[in-house]
Amino acid sequence: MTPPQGQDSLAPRPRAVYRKRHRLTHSNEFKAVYETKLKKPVGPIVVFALPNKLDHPRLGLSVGRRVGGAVTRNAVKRRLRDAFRRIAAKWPEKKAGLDLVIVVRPHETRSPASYQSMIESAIDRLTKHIEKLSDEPET
RNA sequence: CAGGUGGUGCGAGGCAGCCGCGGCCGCGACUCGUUGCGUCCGAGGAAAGUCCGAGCACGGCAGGACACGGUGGUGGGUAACACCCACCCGCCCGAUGAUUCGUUUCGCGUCUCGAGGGCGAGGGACAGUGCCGCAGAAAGCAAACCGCCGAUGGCGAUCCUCGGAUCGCACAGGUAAGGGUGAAAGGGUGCGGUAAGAGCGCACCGCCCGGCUGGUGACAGACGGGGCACGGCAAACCCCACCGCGUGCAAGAUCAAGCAGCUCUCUCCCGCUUCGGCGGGCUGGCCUGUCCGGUCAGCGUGAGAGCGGGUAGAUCGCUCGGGUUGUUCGAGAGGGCAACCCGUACCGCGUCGGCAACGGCGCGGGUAGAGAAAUGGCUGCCCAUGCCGACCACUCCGGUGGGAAGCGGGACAGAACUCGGCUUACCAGUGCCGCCCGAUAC
RNA sequence: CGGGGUGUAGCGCAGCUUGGUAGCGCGUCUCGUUCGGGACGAGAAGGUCGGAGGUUCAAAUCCUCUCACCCCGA
Repeated sequence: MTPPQGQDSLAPRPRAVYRKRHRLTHSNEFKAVYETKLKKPVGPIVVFALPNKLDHPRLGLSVGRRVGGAVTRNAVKRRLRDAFRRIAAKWPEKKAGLDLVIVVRPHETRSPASYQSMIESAIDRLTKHIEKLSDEPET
């Protein structure tokens, strides 16, 4: 019973937003993602993933000091968040959410579009991997 | 107008559109802490390094002394400072052209048709200790290696009027001028003086002492006296004066899952049972010095209640303060909202005091607050600038000036409790003001 | 965010306290030994002491600034 017409009429499909509920905010959440040991390196980034029970994905970022100064690190994080925001907007309703942690290695800052394609390919491959894992025990 | 110089401001270049982010407030929704909409606000001069000084918080603390750390010319500014201003002193560079800026060769050009500029953690070395490598004879107390002298004394020779004279030696002794070593060798230069020399004497300079004058003072000036003794290092220990409790917002305050602990209640190990109990085992305490015996307490599981401390986590600290009126909630204390007013850090302007730093007064403006951590992304146009340059103009045919489209492209850098300084990075670029010099016009 | 430490030869470290000569091990090079290699023996080269400035006659050492790296505290 979703809220009244308000939401439907104003936003037929979820807007491309990135709020607090889309973030990983505690170290135990980060730890859980790391400990599944499901990771895919794509270029200068490494994506860790863990299925969550929500209807949307969540994102955590780890950008070490080796990447650059505060300005550079913030720029990288902003671009990655922007890419993630666009991916989350296209997230299929039926699909289960994923907790992602993206670790950034030192590199020249790229454009948001290239970050987006990197993350998408990582998610694609991780999803297939997860499906394979969940099928195996049953069959 | 051009150049130079000092100060100051802006600075993710500007505008628009779309998609977004953090916060306050309002309105609304529901699964009641998340969402939707709207107004407004949203990085810097260094936010950086964390090198000083404060506020603030917790802990400590009668007072004093010691220890430890810091500061160090004088006066002023300041809440305070190691900061700032003015002055004093010392040193260095500079008409053989400094200082500033530019640069490709560091040459040169520029300010410059020219004259000042820079640096200094700068108390005390007769309070004491220590160090001064190598070299050098000698490194802190005066001494003497090569030297110089040998007046005086000594020895020898010659002469002799037997008193002595002359010459030689360098034994005693005198000396520190010259050489040499060194960062530094016990005032410097000159003249006199002497056996040779020496502040031994004198002149000037330096040094020390004394009072005088000027100055708030550091200090300066002239005067008189003293022949001069007193080397350097205190960013070596140290002495003197002054200052300083320790730790830092991850400080700290409030609430508080879970786990563990403690208390209480019930359940409760094995065997028998008439369900009241009885017996048994183990551990510990007491009756005992020991044994036997007696007595008391506990044992293992689960459930519930309570307690204090307190982890995860949350909230506050945290981002101007206060008042009046109205309204509303409330029994009240008090709270919410709206309007208005006052004040505040800070900024600008004016004015007064001051050489200045700065301070007083008046007017106007005026406050980002996250928490795995907000100010961004894309597109288009414009602008500064670099490259390439179709083409145009001039031409002494060597070139010079302009320039469409295209490509590149806009410094250093991100608040994390808050201020005052310092340092470092960039100071890409520009705007404004003062001053200096020059040219032209009036 | 706060606190602390380390930069010295190609590598790992002494020397800094109390200032004057930069040293040790491994490695490198040359020679010897061996049929050859290793091991062994002899000898040699190699250091702007992270950078800049200051104090001092003299700085790896003392002082100030700065750069890089590492560790600790939640």
